[in-house]
Amino acid sequence: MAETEKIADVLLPLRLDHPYSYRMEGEQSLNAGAYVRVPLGPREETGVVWAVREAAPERKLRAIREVIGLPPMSALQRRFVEWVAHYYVAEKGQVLRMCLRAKEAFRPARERLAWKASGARPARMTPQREKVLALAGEGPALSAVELARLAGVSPAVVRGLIDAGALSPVALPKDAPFEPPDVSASRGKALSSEQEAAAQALRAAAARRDFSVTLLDGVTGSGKTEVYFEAMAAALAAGRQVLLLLPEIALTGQFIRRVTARFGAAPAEWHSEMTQAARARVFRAVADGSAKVVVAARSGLFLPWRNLGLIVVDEEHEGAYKQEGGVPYHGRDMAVVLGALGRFPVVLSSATPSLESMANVDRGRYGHIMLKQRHGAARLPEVSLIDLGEEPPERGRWLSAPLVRAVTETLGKGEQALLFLNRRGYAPLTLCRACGHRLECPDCTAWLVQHRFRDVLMCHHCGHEKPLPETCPSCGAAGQMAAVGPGVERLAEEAGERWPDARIAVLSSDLQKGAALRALIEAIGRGEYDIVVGTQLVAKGHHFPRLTLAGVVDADLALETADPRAGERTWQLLAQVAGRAGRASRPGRALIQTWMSANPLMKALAAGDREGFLAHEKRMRKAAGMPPYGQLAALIVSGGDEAATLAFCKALAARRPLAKDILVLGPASAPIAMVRGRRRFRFLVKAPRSADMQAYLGAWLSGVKPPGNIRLDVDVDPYSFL
DNA sequence: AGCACGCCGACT
DNA sequence: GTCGGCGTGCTC
Repeated sequence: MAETEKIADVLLPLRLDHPYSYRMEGEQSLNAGAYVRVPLGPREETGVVWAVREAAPERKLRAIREVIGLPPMSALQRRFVEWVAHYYVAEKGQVLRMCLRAKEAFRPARERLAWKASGARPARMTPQREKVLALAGEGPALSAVELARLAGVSPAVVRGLIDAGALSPVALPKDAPFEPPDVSASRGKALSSEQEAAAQALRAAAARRDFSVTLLDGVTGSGKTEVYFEAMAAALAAGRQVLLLLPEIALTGQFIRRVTARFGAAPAEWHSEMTQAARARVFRAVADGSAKVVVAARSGLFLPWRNLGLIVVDEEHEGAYKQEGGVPYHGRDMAVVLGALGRFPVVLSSATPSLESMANVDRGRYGHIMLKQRHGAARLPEVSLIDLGEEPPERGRWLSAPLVRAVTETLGKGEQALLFLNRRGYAPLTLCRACGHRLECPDCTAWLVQHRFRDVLMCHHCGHEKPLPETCPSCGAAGQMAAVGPGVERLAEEAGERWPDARIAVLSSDLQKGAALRALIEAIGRGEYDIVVGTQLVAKGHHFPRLTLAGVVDADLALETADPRAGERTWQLLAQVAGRAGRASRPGRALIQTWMSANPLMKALAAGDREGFLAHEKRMRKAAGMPPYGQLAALIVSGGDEAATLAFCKALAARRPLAKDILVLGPASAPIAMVRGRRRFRFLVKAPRSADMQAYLGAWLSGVKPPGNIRLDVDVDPYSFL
């Protein structure tokens, strides 16, 4: 009889699709889901046990080093990992990696020590030691680092006092716990009857404890947030955890305060700017179920939920939910998948719902709740078009006469104006007036964007930077380099010239980040600026009560791409920007500069005809078989050597399986033909909704290994068409 | 993802 | 002659 041994198949957070097998030592009792440390080559990795089995040893297996003392990964989360990997044609290990982002959580929580004066006086006394002992004698115990910092002395002084026995240790709790939320209805704001009816429907869905998706669809300022807060309260009252997804968590101080006010306790936050220690704290609290409300970026879907009972996806139409790079998953879509697997409701909220969600409403798969009234006295802004053909700005200027007049009027009333231009930097192009030479990125097919505030030329695709040359690098002419076209910085310059007394804020992701950005947004909210010049950052749900005019400087920008969603994106962006105006009691208006005032999209926008726009867009997409009425996947092939890359593309094209209703377009040169010195080609796979895209891609790509440094990236449901 | 091993430029 | 650049490949 063959000897058998206990084997654990462990999935590792690497580009591997299958678990590796490890030997379980006799005393190890562990089940699927356990987090373990295993040897891997010369190092150690954290992985998750995917299966446990008993078998004859096929070869000499290495042993599991350690079982980590955390609640095991749930069967739900493991199924979710497999589902995401299958759908996006990615390795399971890559998806698992997204579940293990809180490195520190897998180490035993570090003992944190604080220090109190012990009463013992050190043999030798110094002024520095006096200060530290005074601090340590009063108030709460502080860590050695904090003591040193507050006393204004070096940590060595504290160390010396500890060694001398003048300070005694106090153990601090390993993780500060999250306050439980207060779900009583009385904490919520008074709801209008329309809001109350919507809240009732969502509460009912939350109480059913079954999968459902509801699209909460209401104009900006209609109070969607208060409505879904009530759904959250219902899920929390039933003892379950709630995940609130936001597209851009890092700049939401205002929003977190609203959540805190409603539930009487700060929610746990989860996003990429957090420190490892903060991540570990949230990870552990989500895993043990003590964190009840988590406000998160899309990656919050991969937290180790113990008892998740509701996901709310705010601003569900936002493109930022689509991850680019790594496993390119869509946060909104995967929220729906997690709800379906875990049998709980999902709420999608937006003022400008995605066509994907609207199509699911039409199919009867999603519920649809509309909020039509703006809250309180606020009215929707009046939107009008400015035809740039009829009202051209002066040479070297970008604001037309009607927009200038409107800004002047707004400032005269002591109100705020927004000038929106979705383009960072000073000018998108710099060229030589003498010879026409354009400054391009050496490694990408792209112009170098001039940034004046930071005084550099910059490639927005690879980050390449260099100083602005005095002389033309091509013909040597001096002082002939000219900035062409506007970016927000140049627009701010024009605004400064036109309104010299106005306080102007420039809001752009490359100028401020994190805390500085949040501070600026709040200062704008308090009315400390008169004119806000901003990129799409400003469109994202901030509340600026004094803002009554939204001016869109170039509405046509987003339409000029090959993206099948360009029209929809433009609609959403412009509607969101327009919605910034007049959110409090003062009426707002939006002025939209365009060269295409006859375009159906622009006309619908001016007429406030959302249904007309959606109907038009749906017809176009249906006719073209584009999402959401068809499926798309993109294959991006890139390599350092153009000929070799193209040869690989040809070989790939030759081996694609024939399927009657699946169309493969390409290989074509990608719109940005070169990025970081790598030549890029792309295939587009187009299939009807009924087709099995994953099976097709699997049949095509299984066993394909790109040679040399060529890379093949698969993007299912692409949102970027660069 | 690490961290090795493996082939071509500037140095003691 | 070697040191070391990082490009490719493996890890149960």
